[in-house]
Amino acid sequence: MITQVDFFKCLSDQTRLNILKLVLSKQNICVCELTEQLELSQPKISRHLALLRTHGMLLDSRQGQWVYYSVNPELPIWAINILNILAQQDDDAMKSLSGQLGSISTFCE
Amino acid sequence: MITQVDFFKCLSDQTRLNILKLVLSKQNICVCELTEQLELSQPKISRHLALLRTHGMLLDSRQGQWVYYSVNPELPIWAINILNILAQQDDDAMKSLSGQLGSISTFCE
DNA sequence: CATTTATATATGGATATCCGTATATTTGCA
DNA sequence: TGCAAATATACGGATATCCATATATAAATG
Repeated sequence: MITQVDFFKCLSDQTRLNILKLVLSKQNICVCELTEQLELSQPKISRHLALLRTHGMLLDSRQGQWVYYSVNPELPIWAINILNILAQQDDDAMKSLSGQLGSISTFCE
Repeated sequence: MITQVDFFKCLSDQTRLNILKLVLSKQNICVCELTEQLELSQPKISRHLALLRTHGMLLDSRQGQWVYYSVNPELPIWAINILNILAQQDDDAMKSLSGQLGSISTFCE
């Protein structure tokens, strides 16, 4: 069982936070898609994925040449709840952004 | 406004996590009480308090010789929500512990 | 003003974290 | 088998973090 301190250490790096948010939004995502979306080097992504995996945050499953990552559903409830807040927060940011763009385009008509 | 990464960095140290939980449970608490409860050196507590203060996590207010700390109510909602999960989680742990002790003492009668 | 109590900060060293680069491993396929 | 694509790991250096100790500051009090 991951400790709270280790859990927060996993979240306290921008790359890992971005990885987690992408995994949360896509449920299941392969390494190559993460490197593309985040525009980071493959070793950098892999190194952070390894850390998240060894701490029990993510599960990996190989399918042919690809390795897919997903959130470990056996994380403690408080951890799942915190991850959900992050996912939700990101959703809200998206909506707020598209809302702004919408009002701008309305304004320009 | 604190970034998510900086917020999680604040939480990713056992001493700061313990400080935050005490502040959450007592609403308002002075430095000397923190050093007593956590049994840590005064400079160590002060250093971590300074970090939490400069990141906007805690507010301080001096009353005579004492300085009291409290959670900054202007933290973003996602941050407040996460802190509440931590406070709640700690409450649950307390209840669960006293529950166990209760059953043990019943068993011993 | 001198002293005591509460709190904050500075300094230097030990350890941890992060990164780029190079290399290893695994799979699919000719 | 040999090669290419996807992924993982090893290595060395730069930077960040944490701590103990010493010292500074602020308020209360005699």
